[in-house]
Amino acid sequence: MSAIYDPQGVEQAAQTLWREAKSFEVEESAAGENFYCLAMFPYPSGKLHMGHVRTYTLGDVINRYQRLKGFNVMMPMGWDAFGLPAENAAIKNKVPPAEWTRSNIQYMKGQMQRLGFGIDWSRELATCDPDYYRWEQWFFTKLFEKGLVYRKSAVVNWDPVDQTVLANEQVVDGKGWRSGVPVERREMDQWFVKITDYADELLNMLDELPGWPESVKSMQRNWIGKSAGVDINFPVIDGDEVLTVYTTRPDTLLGATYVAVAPQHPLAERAALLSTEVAEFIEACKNTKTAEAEMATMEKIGIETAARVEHPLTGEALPVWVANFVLMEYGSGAVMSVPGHDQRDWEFATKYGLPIKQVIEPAGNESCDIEKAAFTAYGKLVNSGEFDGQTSELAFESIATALVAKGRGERKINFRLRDWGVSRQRYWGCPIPMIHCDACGIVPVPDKDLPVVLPEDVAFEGVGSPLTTLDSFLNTRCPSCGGEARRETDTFDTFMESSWYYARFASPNSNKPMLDERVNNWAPVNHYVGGIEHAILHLLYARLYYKLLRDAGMVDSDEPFTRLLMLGMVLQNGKKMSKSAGDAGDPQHLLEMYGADAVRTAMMFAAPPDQSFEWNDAGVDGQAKFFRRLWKLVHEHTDLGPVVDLERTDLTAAAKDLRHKTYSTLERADDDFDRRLQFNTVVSGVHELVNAISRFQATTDQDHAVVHEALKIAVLVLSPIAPHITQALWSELGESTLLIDSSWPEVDTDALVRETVELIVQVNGKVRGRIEVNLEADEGAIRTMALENENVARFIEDKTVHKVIVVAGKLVNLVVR
RNA sequence: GCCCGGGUGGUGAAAUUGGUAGACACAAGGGACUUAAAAUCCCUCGGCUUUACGGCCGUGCCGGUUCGAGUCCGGCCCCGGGCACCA
Repeated sequence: MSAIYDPQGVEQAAQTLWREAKSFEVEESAAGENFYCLAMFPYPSGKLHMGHVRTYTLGDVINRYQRLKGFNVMMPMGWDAFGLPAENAAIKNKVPPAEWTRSNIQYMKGQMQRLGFGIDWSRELATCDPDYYRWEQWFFTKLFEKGLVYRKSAVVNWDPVDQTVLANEQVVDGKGWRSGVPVERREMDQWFVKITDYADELLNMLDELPGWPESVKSMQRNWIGKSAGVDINFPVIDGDEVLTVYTTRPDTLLGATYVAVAPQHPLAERAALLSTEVAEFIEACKNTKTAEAEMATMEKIGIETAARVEHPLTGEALPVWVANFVLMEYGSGAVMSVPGHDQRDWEFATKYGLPIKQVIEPAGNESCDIEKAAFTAYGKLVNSGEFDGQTSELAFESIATALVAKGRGERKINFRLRDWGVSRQRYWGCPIPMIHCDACGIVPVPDKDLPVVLPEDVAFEGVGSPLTTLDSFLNTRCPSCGGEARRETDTFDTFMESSWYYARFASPNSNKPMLDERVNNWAPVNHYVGGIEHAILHLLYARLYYKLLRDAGMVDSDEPFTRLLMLGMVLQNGKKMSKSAGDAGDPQHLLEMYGADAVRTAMMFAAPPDQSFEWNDAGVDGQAKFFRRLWKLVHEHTDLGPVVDLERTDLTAAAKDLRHKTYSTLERADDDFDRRLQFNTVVSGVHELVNAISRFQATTDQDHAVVHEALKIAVLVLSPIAPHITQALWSELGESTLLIDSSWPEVDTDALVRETVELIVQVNGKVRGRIEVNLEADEGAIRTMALENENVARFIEDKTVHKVIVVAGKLVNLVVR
């Protein structure tokens, strides 16, 4: 074989070997336990970017490592093919979304193949294929039958010029990104999935996911936001309705000085009929985005109405305000305001000159000045009549009890989690399989008529969805009465498709049912890899969907992803790469110049997986240099001819040192690959080992045998990260089977045994010297040696040693005064 | 604003359970080889200080716990991700 490293030739040769051996086309029941390794499938945005390279290289490293560990690993790939960027590209380039998407898939697939990922392409799917989405439609009709989906009104960002609903990212400074006119909040009837029915299970099962990062579980817990509180009724004075508010702080009830309702609340709408100012205020509130971040940071404004409600305990009349920060779709659309003990209410009351009443005082000696800020902590009740002197905790109970007794309230468990809105008023998505009939109402499309195919040969102009005007799609017959009817023109949120694709991979091409029994050979996914930006929404919806599949009898476990690796972002100018800004960082030129192994290794070496970092091309050159050195080193070794068997008892000290380095590298890499999931240190470990081999002066046959052993282990350890060059070197080292079909070597524990160990000697915690001690040396001997050290002696003369701390194998600390 | 992360040399980072801060690389500078360049190899590389041995300081900022803190605790600053229609 050539003495010059040629990445293009080496990589093509290795890929040919894998293709001919069908190395990655997994068999259902091959030898070894099944292991499902999955990296989040990409949106086909055009070209791969460095974020993709990172995600799929990490997935492939796990894939190849677990294969060496003896598992029958499946790593499939597919395309999250519906979505907004295809519509934007269609407007910009006059290319139909379907055509644009399919050509992107083809290009990106070629790039993935060039990168040498060990993917089972026989299971490939694209979510825009009717064979895929028909089952999503079918399942939705089943959920409809079970009462798990329903319609309700929800607000959207409406662009009055483009006559289109805008995504939050399409609203810039309150204006439509293309039209430039202010967007309006508009209510529309939409489809929802009842994720709240599963809120408790989604919360509780997080405790049974030890393979998930704590940070992600914590984010999901906070998102679900289970809280215990009280629904309190405030009867409207001179009216027959009752305003119900939810609070987690009933202990502050006596401090409520007003109530606030959402601008869309019926009470607000009624007030608008009586006052033009209220009507104008409500109109003005329509000009805010629907995003929560917007709601939280915008200026809090409100207007008083003529309505009054009765305080449920004191009977006092409280004013009703309309406020822009109260959400109609969250809770009952009304809140009680306690300015003394809630900072937002305090600011609002201060702004409008509303009374601020202190009803909680600090229980300890904290300071509290209600004039300057709200006191939001728990404490002791004051100005609360019969409840005075109780702690907040006790008052929570006693006030709740009093309200329940008077029929003025109910204890309630509340969730922050809202039902999942799955309707999108867009063209490039999966059609929602429902039919609107004037006579029968809403009727699901029957099984025999599925799939409802999305017409692909349409003109897409960016004003409204073509589905709403395309007669051939729109007009149909009612499955129930046979009369004229219209199809639903909304399509699904693309999180629908990504909520079950992992299950479909395990049951490819199943025609009936949606998933067959093969799914349980693989699901749940053993190791799921993806970006931290998916920590809440995608993972929560996928968890929900898996439970829905379970309850429909299709999968036999509770959670879809056993172990989760959340990757930090690959940043571009300090920010996440975005589809809308045009993904940058195409690896193509690097692949052509340095090859896949150098790109993969540089990416793994750059940072540990969970860390975000800014990609820099410069590292690739360094890895290419390292591969040239390794290539030369192996060939210089093999040029010396066959090696003899290793005689472990007959080695020089230097040879023993090299064997120690070899096996400590192996042991550490094993831990890094499996438990720690930190691959940058695997690369640096191999660098160190290769440096040690280079420095080693091999003279005897035994020395050559030790080098051979070290090179083989270096090649094996590096192989999940740089699979092509290691395959070539593996065969150069005389191995006839494919490296990918080999197995992870055992650690020779004898090689790790050391007779002496270096300890550092500290005086008052500062390093002052080093001593070489026998492994069996006792504390007394170590102490004597430490005190005898020349530099150490300088720091302890004319002082008394008060204490000696010996940490085995590490250090001695002499505490002197 | 709220929730979750992060901040260590010129740069990417390492330090796994509280025990040698800066491994391994990149960049830079110096040298060898060469007619020259590329490639390759060798040396230096946190700051200050010392003829040298060595010493002092140093992990975003302030304070605490400890024999010992990059690591633990309290408070702050800055950066990133998410916030329900980007995926």
